[in-house]
Amino acid sequence: MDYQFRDIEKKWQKFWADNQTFKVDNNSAKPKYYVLDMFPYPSGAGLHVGHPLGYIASDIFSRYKRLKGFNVLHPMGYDSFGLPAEQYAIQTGQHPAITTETNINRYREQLDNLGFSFDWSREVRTSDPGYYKWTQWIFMLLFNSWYDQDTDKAENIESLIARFESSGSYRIKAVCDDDVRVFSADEWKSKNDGQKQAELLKYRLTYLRESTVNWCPALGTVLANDEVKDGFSERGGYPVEQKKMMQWSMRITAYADRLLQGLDRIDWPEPLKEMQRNWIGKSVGALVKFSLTGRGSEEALSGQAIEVFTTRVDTIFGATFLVLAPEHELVAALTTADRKEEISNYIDQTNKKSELDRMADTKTVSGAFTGSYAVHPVSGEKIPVWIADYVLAGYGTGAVMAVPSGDQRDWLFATKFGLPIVAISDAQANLDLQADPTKEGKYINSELISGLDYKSATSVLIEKLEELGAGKAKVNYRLRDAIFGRQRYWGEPVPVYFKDGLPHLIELEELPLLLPDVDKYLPTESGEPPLGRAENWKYRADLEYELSTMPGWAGSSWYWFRYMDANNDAEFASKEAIAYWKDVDLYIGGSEHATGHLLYSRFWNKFLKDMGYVTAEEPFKKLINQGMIQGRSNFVYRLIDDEGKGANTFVSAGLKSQYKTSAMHVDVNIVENEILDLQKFKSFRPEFENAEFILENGKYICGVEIEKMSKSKYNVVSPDDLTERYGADTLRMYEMFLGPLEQSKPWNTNGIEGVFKFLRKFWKLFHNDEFSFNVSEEEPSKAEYKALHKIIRKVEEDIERFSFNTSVSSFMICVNELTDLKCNKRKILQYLVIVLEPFAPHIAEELWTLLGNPAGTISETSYPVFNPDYLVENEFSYPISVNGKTRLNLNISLGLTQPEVEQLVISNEDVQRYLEGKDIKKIIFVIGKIINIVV
RNA sequence: GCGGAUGUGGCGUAAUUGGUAGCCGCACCAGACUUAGGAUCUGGCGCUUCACGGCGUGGGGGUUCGAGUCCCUUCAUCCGCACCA
Repeated sequence: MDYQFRDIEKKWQKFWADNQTFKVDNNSAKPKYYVLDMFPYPSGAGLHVGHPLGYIASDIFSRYKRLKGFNVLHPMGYDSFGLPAEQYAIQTGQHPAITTETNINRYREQLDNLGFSFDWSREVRTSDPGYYKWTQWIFMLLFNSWYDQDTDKAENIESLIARFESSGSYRIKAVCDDDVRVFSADEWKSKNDGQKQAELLKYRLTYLRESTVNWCPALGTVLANDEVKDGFSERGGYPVEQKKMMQWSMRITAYADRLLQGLDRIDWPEPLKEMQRNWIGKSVGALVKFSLTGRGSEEALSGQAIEVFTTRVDTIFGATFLVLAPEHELVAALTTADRKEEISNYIDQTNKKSELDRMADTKTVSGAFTGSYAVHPVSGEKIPVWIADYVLAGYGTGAVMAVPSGDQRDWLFATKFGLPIVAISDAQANLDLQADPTKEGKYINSELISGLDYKSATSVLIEKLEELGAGKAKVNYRLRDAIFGRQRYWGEPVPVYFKDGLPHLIELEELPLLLPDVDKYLPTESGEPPLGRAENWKYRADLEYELSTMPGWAGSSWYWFRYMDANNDAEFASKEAIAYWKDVDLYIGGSEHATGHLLYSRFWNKFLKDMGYVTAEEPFKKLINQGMIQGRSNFVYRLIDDEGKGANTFVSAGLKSQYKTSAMHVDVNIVENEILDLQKFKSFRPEFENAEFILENGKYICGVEIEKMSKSKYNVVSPDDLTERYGADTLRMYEMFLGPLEQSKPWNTNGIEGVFKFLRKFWKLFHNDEFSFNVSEEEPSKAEYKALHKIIRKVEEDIERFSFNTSVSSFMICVNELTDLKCNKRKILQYLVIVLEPFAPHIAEELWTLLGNPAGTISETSYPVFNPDYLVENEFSYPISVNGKTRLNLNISLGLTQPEVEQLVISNEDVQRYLEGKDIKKIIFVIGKIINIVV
C-alpha cells in the first residue's frame, strides 16, 4: 500500500482520543516534566500556519521526554476572555460566550488535525466560571494581604491589624501608599470601622487608588500602558486620553526587587530577561530635599520641601534650578501671584497636548517659572523653581534638580531660559555647545567634594545629606503598580461590593461571582461599565457591586497551576498536585509577552508562594521564544492606461518594467513557486474570468513581498489546506525544517514537497515494490548500523538544544542512506520509528503496529541510545599533538574503533611527512580526507 | 536617542562551536524509465575560467599555523522602549 497519510492520521487521532493515550497521572514513579504552551486567545479567524509553530515544537519535546521515561504534563486551554468577542457582541448582540464557544470548537478541530499529544482532560478556559472562580479567589487573597519588607514577603492582613493594635504603625516597613501617616496603637483603636478599613486599603496588595489612566472614550474603557500605541488604542485604533479615575491596582512594585533577582536563576533567553530588567528599571540614587523659602504663600509652604530623585547626586553643585512636572502637587502653592496666569496657561497647554503630540515633539523646550525659589541643601543658595512637561509626574518624585552642565535636556532648558550653567568637573568641555555628563575628572565648584573623583564623591555627599536631614540613598524603580480594572463586559467580575464608599469582599461561599447577563454590551447612559446594566444579578438589589471587570492578564497569570488539577472544585489545585508538578520545566511562546503576561505571572507565582499555596519561587524554569511567522504576499501586475484605470491584462513580474502597471495582491494559495495558476486565477474573482496574461517563458511569475499575515493581503496559509494535501506529519516536520525555532521568518510553502517525499521514502523502506509490508529479520550490516547510530545521536543532541530544523535534515540524510543500502532490516527500522515518533507521530504509530507491536505502546518505549551490544565503539576524541601541544581534537563519530582510526592516520604516509615538516594545515587536510573517505 | 538582534548560493538554511564554507531541502539544468505523472530514479548546480587556477560568508582592519565563527571599526535591515532625572 502506498503512503495513505489521510487514513493513517485519522485512524491514530481517533485512537489517541478514544484511548486517552496522553492522559497523565498526578503521581508516578517516573520523574515529572511539565511542558507548557502559551494558550491561545480563540479568535474568529482560526489558526493560521504561524500559530502551531510553538505547539509543534513543544509537542516534539513532550513526546521525546515521554520516550526518555518522564511523566509528561502537556496541557492546552484557552485564554477566552477578551475584547474581540466583546466587540463582536456589541455589533451583533450575540453573547460573547457563544462566539467564544464557536471559536474554541474550531480551534480544537484544527489542533486535533495536527496530532498533538495534549492531555485534553485538563483543558482550561479562563471564561469558564469553574476557572474564574479561582481567579476571583486569588484576587481576594491579594486583597487580604500586605507586603512586609522586613520578612520580604506578603503576609495576611490580619497580622498587620494585630500589629496596629499592639504597637500602631511604628516600625512597620510595608510596601504601601505614599500618604500613610504614622499612628500609635491607641490612635488605631480610636478609629471607627470605616477609618480602619480606609487605612488598611493603603496596605493591601490589591487596592483602590485614584490613578491617571489611559481612558479611551470610544471603547468606554481604560487601557493598560502596553495596550496603548502612540496615543491610540492597540485594538481599534481609537484616540486615548489621560483621565483620573478610581481604579483597582495590584501592588506589583512590592515584588520589584524579587522579580529582578529571580531573573538570574531562570533559564530564559537573555534578550527577554534584559527587557524585564529594563521594564522594572531599578536605579540606585538619592532622594534630596530642597526646602522652600516660601516666596509664594508663606504659611502653606513653611517647613515643606521639594523632594527630587537623582541618580547623580555627585552633580548636585551643578544644580542651578529645579523643575517640577506640571501635575506636581506643590505647583499651585509655589506659584506667585504675578506668575499665576503664565503657569495656569502652561498647565492648560500641557493638558491639551495629546500623548501623540508630546511624543512627536521632543525637540521643543518649554516651561514656566513659578516665581518661587528653593534652597540648595548643601550650598544654601537660592535656586528658582520651574515647571516643564519633560518632567514626568509618574516617575521618581515628579521633580528633578536640573544640572545643565551634565544633562542635555537641562542644558537645553537653561540655554533657552537664560539660567546659569555651572561646570562641576575639570573633565567637562564645550559646555557652551552641549552638556557633558562625564564621570571622569575631579570635581570643581563643588565645595566639600571639590577635588574628589566620581567614586568617592557619591558616598561623601550621601553621608552629608543624611547628616543634614536633607536626603538619603534611595533605590527607585520604573515599574509601576498594575491597574487591574477594565470598564468592559467580557471579563472576570471583581468579587467586591461597596458599603459607605468602602470596598468589601463578597462571601467566599458566593464564589464564583457569575458574570451576569446584560441587554447591551456597552457602557450605561450614565457612563457606568456594561455591568451597570445587569438587572438579574444575585443580591444586586442589596449589594452595590463593583462594576468593572478584571483585565485580560488576570486569567493567564496563574493558569499553569490549574492544569495540574483542572477539575478540582475545592481548591485551585490540590496541595498534592502542586507538590508533584511544582513548576513548568519548559515554556514555549512569543516574546511579545515579555513585559506583560510573563511579568504578571511571575508576580502571582511569588505571591502564592508567600501565602504557602505553591512551592516554587519562579513559575517557568526554562523559556523558549518561538519566532513570529510572517506572511509572504504574492502580487500580480495589472496593466493600467494613462488615466490609471485597470485593464484586464496582467504582466508577469519579470516584464513589468516594460509596461505601466499597478500591483495587486493575489491569493498565495493559487501560486506555487511564484508561478500563478492561470485557471485558478480566472475563478479567483468574477471580473478576472476573461483575464489575459503577458507571460515570460510561458509562465506567469508573481512578485513577492514580506508582510504581516492577514486576510486582506490574501497571504494567509491555513494549516487545514496543508494537512489535507500533505498530512499533519509532513506539516509538522516542514514547520520545523523551515529554520531555527527562535528566528522570525516568512512562511513559504515552497519546499514542503521535500519533506513529503522524505516521509514517502521512509514508508517505502518498510514495503516492497508491490507496497506490501516487508521487513527482513536479517542482522544489519555495519553500514546500516552506522546510519542508525548517526541519526539517533544527532536527533537527541538536536532536540536537547531545540534545533529541530537540523534534526529533520538528518532524518533525510539517514533515510537516503538506508534507501541506497536497500535496508529493510527490522532491527534498524524499529529504532528508526521510535526516533521519528516525536516529529511524525502518526506514521510512526502505524509502522510501529505493522512491525508487530501492540497499538499505542510506542510512547511507553524508551528512546534508543547508543548500545555497546551492537556497536563496539562509536565515538572518541583523537588528539593531534605537535611539539607536545594539542592542536586539534577530532571528534569522530563513526563505526570504527579508535585503534582503527589511529591505524589509518598513523599509517598514512602524507600525515607522517607533514608531521615531520610540522605543516599542520596539510595534516588536517589529509586527515579530513581520510575521514571523508571512511564516512 | 537608548536597548536587543540579524547579515552565508536564485531561495530556506547547515557548518562537529576556531579546523577543507555551502550539509539537507526547494527551484533550476541534463538524462533514465516511460509516456499525460503534481510519480520514481541518476547526474549537475557559489561566482569566474575552455581549462589549470583565481575569488568568495555585507565592507574595512586585527588576533591566529588557521576566522562564517573571536576583537575593533563601518554599513544595511528588522524588532522593542522612548523626554527615566
